[in-house]
Amino acid sequence: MGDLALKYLGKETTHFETVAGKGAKQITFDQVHLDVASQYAAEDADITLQLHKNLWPKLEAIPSLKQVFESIELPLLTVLSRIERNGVLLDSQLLQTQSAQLGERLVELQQEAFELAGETFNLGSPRQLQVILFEKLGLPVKKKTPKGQPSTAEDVLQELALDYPLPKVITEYRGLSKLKSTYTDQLPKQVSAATGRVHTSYHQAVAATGRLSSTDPNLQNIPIRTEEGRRVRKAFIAPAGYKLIAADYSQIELRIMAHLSSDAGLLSAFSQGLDIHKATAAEVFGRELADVTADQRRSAKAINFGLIYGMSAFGLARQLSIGRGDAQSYIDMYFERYPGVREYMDKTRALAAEQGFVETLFGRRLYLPEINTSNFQRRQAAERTAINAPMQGSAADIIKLAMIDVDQWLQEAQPDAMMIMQVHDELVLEVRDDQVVEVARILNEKMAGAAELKVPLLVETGIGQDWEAAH
DNA sequence: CATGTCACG
DNA sequence: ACGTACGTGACATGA
Repeated sequence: MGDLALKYLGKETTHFETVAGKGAKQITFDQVHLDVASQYAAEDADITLQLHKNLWPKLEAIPSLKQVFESIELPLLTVLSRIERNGVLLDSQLLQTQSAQLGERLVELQQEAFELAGETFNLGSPRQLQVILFEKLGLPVKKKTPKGQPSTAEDVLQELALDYPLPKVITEYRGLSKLKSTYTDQLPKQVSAATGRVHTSYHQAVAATGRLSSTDPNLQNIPIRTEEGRRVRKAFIAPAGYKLIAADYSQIELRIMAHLSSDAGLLSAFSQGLDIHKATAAEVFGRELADVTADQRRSAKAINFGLIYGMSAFGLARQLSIGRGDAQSYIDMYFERYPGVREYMDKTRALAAEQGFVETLFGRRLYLPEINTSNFQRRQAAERTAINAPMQGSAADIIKLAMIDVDQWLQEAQPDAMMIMQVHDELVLEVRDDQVVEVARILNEKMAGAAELKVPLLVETGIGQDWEAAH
């Protein structure tokens, strides 16, 4: 509100810190003296009304944005509020056990690292690690940080691990240390004393593409990619007599790309229900579907992700550890086989340059002030955003519509079932045992039916006692 | 508070 | 010739 007041009303407003202090000495609002508190609260109401009078005409003047606001964001607000209030049940005991196990393993790894380094140091300090790796041990510098220091990031350590023992130990230490500090140690502390559950906050106006974000705690980045990480998910549980249902959109952004580009090959692949990465590999590498190798599929998957991100040959080359020329020929072959996609990409860049913004399927806009800048690097970044935002943002629109529909149905027909999480392309519900089958069926149906695309929207639904099992 | 790193889709 | 894939949030360190 303060930022908006300055921008649109030219008014400085009282900051919360001014009335409550900040840091450790900050008091809660109920301790603020009544006359100060009432002035502050009244200013909030006053400025909010002034902002409304200023902003509403601006929004209303653009019918598609008014539509997004009224048919998506506003109805979503009560849904999010309910999800936040519902919270999710955590097996704190399990996380505590995992913390202890991780702690033991971390001590072992630290000892190994000290022996390989020939001295003790703080493994959590990139600065100290730089000194050990690149000065004391003289390992080659593969990459620099933005500030010009030798990087010790994951991909660098992975490369160094081929020739030296210490980087592998560091990598394992980092991974486990992250799990312990961010998840197994922290999550139990976030359990509400009042409800015994964890209540996140979802934000509707943070991500530029229209996605939600989640804070305090962030429940949208719970580990899943490694075995140790997946153990954390087992701590997200349903109470006795209940189950968790997890429903994911399958390849939603690529399906949206097929829809927006109307590319014949892509539409056909999705309509036939093909494994899309395999189908892409068959086209790009000129093989029959049955003859596609695992490595070809992996490359095709990287190409598909790259397309969504507005890739360059350089980026794809790095992702696949291949030469830039080879990456370029993969891309050339892709566009030869899927010409509709190339046309769509070109058209999107041109439209972004002409309008200064791009839109999602439902007319949500993302403005790109740097799309016509003469700075090559910034302009290219804006072009990648122009490519990515309609796909990421349309997916966000679709799941939001699904959430509104699912919530309305739950309120009317299944008052004992609760939506408890959203993770960009996934919804998680907590449902009584005897209602699980029915709710899973309708949930799947409503998510799949949230938008009419030129390809089917496939939803994969799982049921389990915990979040990991539901996947 | 900036920085580097790493968790997710 | 530029330097590189999109969008987030949280943690530990160290100044």
